[in-house]
Amino acid sequence: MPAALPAGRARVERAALDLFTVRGFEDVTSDEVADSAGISRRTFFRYFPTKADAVWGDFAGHVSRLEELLAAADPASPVLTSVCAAYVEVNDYPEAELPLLRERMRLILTEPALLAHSQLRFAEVDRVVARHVAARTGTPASGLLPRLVAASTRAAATTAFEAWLADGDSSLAAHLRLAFAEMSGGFPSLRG
Amino acid sequence: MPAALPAGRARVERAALDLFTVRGFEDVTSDEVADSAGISRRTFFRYFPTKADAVWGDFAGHVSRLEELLAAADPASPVLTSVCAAYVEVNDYPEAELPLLRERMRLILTEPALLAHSQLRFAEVDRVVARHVAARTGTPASGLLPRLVAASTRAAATTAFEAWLADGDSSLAAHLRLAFAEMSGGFPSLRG
DNA sequence: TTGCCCCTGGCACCGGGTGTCACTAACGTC
DNA sequence: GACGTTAGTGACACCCGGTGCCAGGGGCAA
Repeated sequence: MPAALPAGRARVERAALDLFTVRGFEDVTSDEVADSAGISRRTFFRYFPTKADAVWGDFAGHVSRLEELLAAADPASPVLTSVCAAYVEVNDYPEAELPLLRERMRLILTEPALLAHSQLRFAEVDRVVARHVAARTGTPASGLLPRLVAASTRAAATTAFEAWLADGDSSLAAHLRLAFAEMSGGFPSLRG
Repeated sequence: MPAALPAGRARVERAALDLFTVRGFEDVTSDEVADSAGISRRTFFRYFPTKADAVWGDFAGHVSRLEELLAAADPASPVLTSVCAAYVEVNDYPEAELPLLRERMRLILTEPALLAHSQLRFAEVDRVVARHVAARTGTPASGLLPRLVAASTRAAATTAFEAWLADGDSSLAAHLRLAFAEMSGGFPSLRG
């Protein structure tokens, strides 16, 4: 059989993203994604542990970069500031990748099954952030404060992403900064 | 057939909770839960749209009560304060129900499949909170601020629940108040 | 060529979830 | 008391996501 171009993970991701975007995540079977990518269903599930994971690209690398940014953060600046800055920096994508990012995030945040699954992937981020805060404050990572900072900043970041998807004009960084500023400042614009 | 006591939804919930607690959510099949509750698998899925939903009890009622509390909140006090107060009040369970609540929440927050599913149920809460904030600020509920308040307070509440589960000593209300105070005050204890 | 290893596909299986149908108990009506 | 209606239940068949297992096949070293 003529092998129809070397498949490769990236090829499968594109096929999945396209199909999910056009017809919705639930209404596309893993069989269809596999067919469309020219591989078998069995092989699809060797590339990705889950149908949902086909949407996330190199998220593990994303988390790793965040971890490095945190490790390299200036110990003099406040922890919360470091975390927010790292979030902004790790999400500073080159212009060319923005359409792809939009596609991914739109799926993740609007398709119920993917939104549910996202909790598991985002939990990886939370653990990284919580560990950093714990290290900086000299408290256990399982304590309230590290977890709280992780959960709150992640909530702000997710909300910023939603706003960015709905907006289209302003940059992602602008939305992130605004969300972080509101939250870490105790929601100043609510004291009206 | 002798019908073995009128089954009823509550009976099934107990059976599910017990089995999941003892053997883990993933390692118990819906068949086993149904058998243990004296009903058929098909009937189980008429009580609950999902295996995961068997853990949540009357969560819809919980959300409704939160909504009512928000609607009845003093318009003079700051929005954020109202939201946090409503969260605390809606989670003011009578002593006798605390063991059950612990069981539920421990499962939801530690079992990966249930944690993922929780995103969908908690999103109902977010919508209620966001609508309230939107109404109070005269902005659209899809704007950044209402969503941000909803996501942040929910993150704080979830973290408080985790701490409460791990702690065992202090009351749930105490954990909630602490988490809300930290977050809405801009994490004062990080400015050390 | 031989042997090895890795990638792949096929197959059978499990478990969650759903549509459909048949049965039965409960109820009101004539 | 016979009747039709309705709601709840269970059995069955089916779809789909995910996995274990085994059989091929291509590349590569000896």
